[in-house]
This record gives sequence, structure tokens and C-alpha cells, in this order.
Amino acid sequence: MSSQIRRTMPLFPMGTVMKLTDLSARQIRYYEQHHLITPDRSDGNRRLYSLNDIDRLLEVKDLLDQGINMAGIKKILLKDESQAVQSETKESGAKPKKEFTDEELRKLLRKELINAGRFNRSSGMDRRFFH
Amino acid sequence: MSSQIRRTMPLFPMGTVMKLTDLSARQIRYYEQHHLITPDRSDGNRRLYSLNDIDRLLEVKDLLDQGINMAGIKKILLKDESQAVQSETKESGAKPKKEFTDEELRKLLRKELINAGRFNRSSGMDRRFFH
DNA sequence: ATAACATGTTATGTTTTTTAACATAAAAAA
DNA sequence: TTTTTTATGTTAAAAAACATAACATGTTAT
Repeated sequence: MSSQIRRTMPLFPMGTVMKLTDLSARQIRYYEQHHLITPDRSDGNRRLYSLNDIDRLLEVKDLLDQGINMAGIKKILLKDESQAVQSETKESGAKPKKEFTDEELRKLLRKELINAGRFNRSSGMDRRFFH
Repeated sequence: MSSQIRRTMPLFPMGTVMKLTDLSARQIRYYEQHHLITPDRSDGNRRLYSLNDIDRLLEVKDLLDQGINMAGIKKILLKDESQAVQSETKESGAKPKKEFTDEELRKLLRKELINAGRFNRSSGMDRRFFH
């Protein structure tokens, strides 16, 4: 339930996303224009990308590498979303939206960050090897 | 092996870290002054924090909340690191350091980002609910 | 009461990001 | 084969974020 919060949380600025995806800022904004991603904004209007956004960008990149053009990519990536909107609106009509305070979000995120990659830790090895 | 890369990778700028940890920029830099974290820098000298840095900051915060002062926190958090340095230097003396190209790092990270939180996905539900 | 601590505040300079426009090579359509 | 559309590069100006450093201040310990 709370798991989605992490992956949709606006965390990364443009510069980081460029490096993670190896896409240019121009490309990343272009894909946004085409509604393939919808990053959040900071108070100062800076784009902030989530892990889901990055996933999506990497999908776009893969598809482009396969020679598929924007039109095709949109069909592929945005098609089950229209369905999703339907099922979501249906559902959200049924149950009331659960809201979180900033504090609650922070706590959830903290737990999840601590757990993220936990499975990689063989009993504190990381602490030994990486200050 | 590659797992550490993710947690030590410089990803988050100050603003994000402030929100994730609920610490002030001043505090975060202060803890750095005391060597409790050692964030990387961007080309333009901006601090970039890793998941490990954030973990560490949250540890510091907890300890402070418990009334422990910097001196104590340093003892607690930096003590097994000196040991770590030993065992690390020992080991690194034995085996040659494995280096990665930017490209390799990107690929590793991509895989790990895709996997990060994978266990939260019940067969694409997220895609349905959180485009 | 004094000193040391932990953090806030302010000032100034630098880096990063944004938006918007213009440019262009390659692909698609005419 | 021209013409149009696509996908992306480049550039410029303004705004936001961040860096460092100095000074200020409420607490805690001596």
C-alpha cells in the first residue's frame, strides 16, 4: 500500500535523471510534452522525477532504440493507462482517498529507504566497506 | 557486489535531502563538517547525496533526538568505520580494485532501479494505479 | 558566568534549470 | 523529388537552488 509512495515520490532533479537515463534534458522534456511522463515540480518550478518516471524514461529509450517512433511508443505506453484511469476512477468512486501528512510521508519514506537495498546487505558489510 | 553502487551513488541534491530527512541545510552541512557524511560533489561543486548518506543522516537525527551530542554520535557512528578502514585496506591490498566505466555503472543502476521496489508490484498494479 | 555547542540568519557569488526560440538531419508524405 | 513532420541540438535570459563564510543566539556543561 505505502509502497507506491516511494516510487512516485519526486526525488531527482534534471541533472541526476540525465545521468541515470543517459538522455538529454531536451529529450526528457520532449517526452514530457508527449505525456510519457509527468514529473512533479518543486516550489520553484523545477522538475522533480520519481523512480517511476525514470523507469518510464528507460522504457521510452529502449523502444526508441528498437526503432519505434513516438506515435508507436505512445500507443504502447499510454494505452493501458487509459484503461487504468477507468478502473481507478471506478475504484476511487467507491473508497475515499487516503491522505498523508508530510510527517507521515517522511516516516514511510524513511523506513522504505532504509529497507531499499536491504537485501544487498550481508550483515553490515556495506558499513564496513563503504563508510 | 554491484549492490553497493546503488546505495553509494550520488543522486540527491540538498533540497531533496532536506525534505527526506527533515533537517536544515545548515544541519546537513554541519554533520558533514564533522565527517558523519561525505557526500559527493557535482561538476559544479554541488553536494550530491547517496542513499547511504540519507541513512546516516537519519541515524544522526535519531541519536540527537535521544539527547546524544556530536562527540557521542561520532564515537557511535564512526567507530566501526575505523575498523572498517582496516579490514578494507587489508582486503584492498589483496585484490585489485574493480573499476567501472560510466556506461557500466548506468546499466547496473538501471537494472537495480528497475528492481528497486519490485517486490511491491503485484503484477503491474502500480502501472494501473500510478501511471 | 563562561565557554563550547548546535543551529539560525544573512550576504554574496556560482551553478543549474526553465522556457522559448531557432536550427537541422532524417524520415514520411505529397 | 520536393515538402512536411519528427526528434533532437543549441542558445540566451531569467529564476531558483546551492555554496561559503561570517556573525548571531539559545542551550548545555564546567
